[in-house]
This record gives sequence, C-alpha cells and structure tokens, in this order.
Amino acid sequence: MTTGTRWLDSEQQVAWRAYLLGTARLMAKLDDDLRQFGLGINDYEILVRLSEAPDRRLRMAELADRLHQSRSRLTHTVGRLEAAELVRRTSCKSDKRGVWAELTDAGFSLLEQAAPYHVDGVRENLVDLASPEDFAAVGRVFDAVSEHIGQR
Amino acid sequence: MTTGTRWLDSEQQVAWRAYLLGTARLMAKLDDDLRQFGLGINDYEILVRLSEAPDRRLRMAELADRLHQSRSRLTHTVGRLEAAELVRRTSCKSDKRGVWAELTDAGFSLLEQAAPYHVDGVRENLVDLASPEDFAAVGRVFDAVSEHIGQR
DNA sequence: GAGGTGAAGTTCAAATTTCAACCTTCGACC
DNA sequence: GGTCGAAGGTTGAAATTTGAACTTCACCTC
Repeated sequence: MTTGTRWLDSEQQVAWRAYLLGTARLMAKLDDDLRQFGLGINDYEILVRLSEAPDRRLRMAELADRLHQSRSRLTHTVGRLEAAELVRRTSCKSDKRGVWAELTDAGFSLLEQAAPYHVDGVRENLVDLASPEDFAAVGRVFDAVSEHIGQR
Repeated sequence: MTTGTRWLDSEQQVAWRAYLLGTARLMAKLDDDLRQFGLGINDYEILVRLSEAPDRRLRMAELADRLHQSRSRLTHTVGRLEAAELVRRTSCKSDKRGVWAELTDAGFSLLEQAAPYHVDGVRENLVDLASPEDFAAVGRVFDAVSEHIGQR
C-alpha cells in the first residue's frame, strides 16, 4: 500500500524552502531599510494604501482586508501612526460604527521621502534579480494563492 | 530631467502586491492549520530542520541561520518547545559556548502527525495552484533573493 | 600566557502582535 | 417600534518578537 500523503518532490521541496527563506530575508531587509524613516514595512504599506485611496482615506475594515490583518492589529498600528501624526482618524457619518483612517500631510510627505528608497530596495533585492518572465510567474502564483484562500 | 527613481511598472506593481498579500494569507492559513497540533509554522520549521539533521540535533546558531531568525528569537522559541518537551537542549562538548537543540521522541512523533497535514496545506494553497513551470520560477526567484541578501 | 576581538547564547525590557471580550450601530425580520 | 444576529472597532491582557546589553568561551597575536 502507499501512504495517502502526496509529499513534495525534491524540486518542489527546494523551491518551497527557497521561498520561505527568501521571503524571511527579503522582509527583514526591507524592514531594516525603512527603519531610517521610523517605519516598518507594515506601516509603510498602510501609508501607501491610504495615499492611493480617494481623499487619502480608507475605512479601517477595508484597510485591514487589503493587508490581510486583524482589525485589532490594525487598530493598534494606526494608533501608533496617529501618535506619530502620520495618520488621522475621523468618524464616518454614513455609518456611525465606522472610522476613517486618513493620511496627514506629514504622513504623505514622509511617504514621498521613503518611497524612492523603498522601491529601490524592492528592485535591488527582488525584482531586478529575476527575469521578467519569472517575476510575472511569481505574480500569477500568489494571485492564485490569494484568490484560493480568499478573505479571512 | 527625469526622476532618479525607477518605479515599478504597473505589472511589476501588481505582481509585487500579489506576492505580499498572497504570502500574508498563505502564512496565516498554514499557521491556522497547524494550530490543532499546538504549533505555529515557525515552530514547525524548527522541528523539521532538527528532524533532518544528523542525530536530530543542530547548534542554535546554525538553526537560527537556516531560518533567518535572530538568536534571541530562537532562544525564546526553543525555550517554549523545550517546555513542551518537543526539544531538548544539551551543551556542546567541543565548544563550550555552544548548545545543541535536539528533537525529542515526542517532538519527532508530533512532527510525524503534523507533517502530512501540513504538506497537504502547502499543496492545496500553493503548489497545486501553480503550473510546475511557474512554481519552479518562484523557486528560482527566491533562491536569487536569498543568495543576493546573504546572511544577516 | 596575557590581551584583544569576536562568536555563541541568554537575559531583560520594550515594542508589537494575538486573542478573546466587549461596546455600539446596522439591517433584517416580525 | 422591538428584537436579534452580525459587522465595525476598540480594549486590555497575554504571548511573541525585537534590540541592546551581558556572560562565557574560542582563537589569534605578541
């Protein structure tokens, strides 16, 4: 008889581990690089999402979903960003339960400073290391992953 | 004049974000699935590395490097695993500064239980969603990332 | 064989994240 | 209107992670 488990074959195994290790190293590197601006990559992503939204603001739940974070975690993080004056909270008129997180001018300009530096890091440590085809494949794969797993 | 920053083009941007979101969702999912065994993916990876090592043991620093974790984090985590009797620490004779982390029988058998389940999760939520070529590309890309960034 | 430098681990405190409990408001239904 | 289940957010405590300081030991050089 055979075992019911389909183990990864050796190439899949190698690729899976490369992904785990590479991701760990990459995130640590990007985090380090952002530290000079007083941000982590998580904070950075929050600011970016806000900067792109209409009126530079987003509802907390919407933001949490886009980043796949718990509402609780986001509450804490936004609390810190607010203390740093990078984000402002305002209550939502149409839904009294709701809260808008809005990027302040200071937040926007910090982002303007950090972004070029951060993008360079993403290029240097990821994008430019891969062929365009390979990088596109990464996009497809993780798009499928997101799609498959769906919301939390 | 042009700006000095090479921004990501729109496809790269999309791929990068897919990677970020997909990774967040994937890790959360794998973590959740392992919780039934009282493990997180981080604990799991530690046990796996130990299980594959000669005598099922590894020096702390070596283990930390393979997982790209700080020594401090590893000390804490192994402390918890030790409290759960899944890992045992022994001191290293040839280098008195050193400490071996060694998988216990209980650790090994928990791993035997968890592994099939975990691998299924990795397949279902990642490997089987991608074509073999695309998944191989993921491996290549993150291998290059690891290589490029190197040790911490 | 005494210093000096650096590696291996741990420790403690601070920062961050998780988890469950808890309001308040919305919406549907009766 | 009144009720009930669920969504949006927050809170506070517990668990985990980070970062810097610290101890012990190894190794190199003079």
